[in-house]
Amino acid sequence: MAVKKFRELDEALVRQKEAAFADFIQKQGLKTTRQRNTIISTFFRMRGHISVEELLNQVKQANPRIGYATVYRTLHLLVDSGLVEERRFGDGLARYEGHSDVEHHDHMICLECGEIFEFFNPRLEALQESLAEENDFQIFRHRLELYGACKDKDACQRRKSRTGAAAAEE
Amino acid sequence: MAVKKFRELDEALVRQKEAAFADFIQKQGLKTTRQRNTIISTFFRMRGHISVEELLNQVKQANPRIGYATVYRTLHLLVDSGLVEERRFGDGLARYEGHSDVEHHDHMICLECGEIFEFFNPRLEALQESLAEENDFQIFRHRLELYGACKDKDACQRRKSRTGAAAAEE
DNA sequence: TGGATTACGAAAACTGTTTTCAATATCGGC
DNA sequence: GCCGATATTGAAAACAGTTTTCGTAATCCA
Repeated sequence: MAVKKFRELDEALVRQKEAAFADFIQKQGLKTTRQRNTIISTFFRMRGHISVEELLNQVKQANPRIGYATVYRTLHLLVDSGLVEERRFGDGLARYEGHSDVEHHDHMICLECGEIFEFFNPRLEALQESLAEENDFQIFRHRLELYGACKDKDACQRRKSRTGAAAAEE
Repeated sequence: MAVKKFRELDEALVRQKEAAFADFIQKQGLKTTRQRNTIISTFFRMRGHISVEELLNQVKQANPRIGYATVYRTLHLLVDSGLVEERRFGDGLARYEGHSDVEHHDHMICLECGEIFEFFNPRLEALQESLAEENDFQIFRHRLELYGACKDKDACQRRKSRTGAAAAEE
C-alpha cells in the first residue's frame, strides 16, 4: 500500500502542454506573444480549479502590466484548444482546470473548507449511460458534483495539503 | 402499462403551495401583498425550469407594473420557504423549479431542443453515497446533469409536448 | 525590414442580479 | 375603521463577472 505521490508538478508535462498550445496557436494562424506565454506557463504551473482572479494575481508577479482582458482572452483560447476545461460550481465564477491525470472526473466540493476534490468511478459512469439509454437520450457530457463536508477538520486539512485531489487512495 | 398522465396542472396542489407560502410569510412576520400573490400564483401555474425573465413576462400579463426587483425578491422568498429550488445550468441564468412530483431528481438537458427532463434513480443515489463514504465525505446535496440529445427529432418533439418531464414511463 | 494583421491594455459596455431610496401599502392595536 | 410603525414596491443605480471597443504596440511573413 504505497502512498502514491499525487500530482507532483511534472515539468515535462507542463512543457508538453505549452508545446501543444503553441501548436494550436500556429494552426489557427494566431500570434505568439509574451503575454500569452506568461499566462499559460503560469496557468499550467498552478494546481486545482483556478479562477480568473487567482490566475491574474499569479500572472502579475511575472508581468504586472497584464490585465484581466488578456487573461480572459487567453483562457478562452486554452478552452478552445481543448487543453483546459471551464467549470462553474455555482459560486458565480468560472474556474479553469488544466492538466488533469484523469481524462474525465467528477467533483466533491467541501462546503467547510472550500476545497474541491476530484474523483472518478466507472460504475457511476456506466449507470448514467444505461439510464440515458433507457430514455433514448444520448449523453455528450455530464456533470456530477457532490456538495458536503469532509467528515472532520483533521481529514479536511490533511487533504488540503495534498492539493485538491481526493478519491485516490488514502 | 397504462400511460400515466404526467403532471396535469393540479389546481389543488397549486392552492396548497400558495397556502404554504402564505404560512411562511406569516411566520416570518412579513406582509402579504398583491404583487407577491400575483407572482407566486403565476409561478406555481407554470411548468418546468423557469427563468426570471420568463416569469416576469408572465407576471406582467396580470400586472404590468411589477418589475424585476420584486420578482427577484419574491423568488428568494420562495427559495427560503423551501417551496422552490434554484438551479443553474451553466447558461448563466438562474432557473427556478416549483412543484415537483419527485422530491429530489436530476436532469437531462437536450442541447438540440433545449428541453430539460427530470429523472431519479435510487441506484445512482446509493452509489454516490457509498463513494462519498469511501472518501470520508458527507454529502449535503448533489447535482447531476446529463447534457446531450434526444435520439431523434421526433422523440424530442413528442416529449416536449409532455411538458418537460421524462424518465418516467414511456 | 515593411507592412498587413493580430494582440494588448485601459476603459467602457454588457448581463444577470442586488441594492438603494423615496413613495406606498400592509396590518396590529386602538 | 383609522393610525402609525414597519415592510414592500418600483425605478434607477450599483454591482460582479465577463466581454467588447478602440487606439497603440507587437508579431511575423514576404
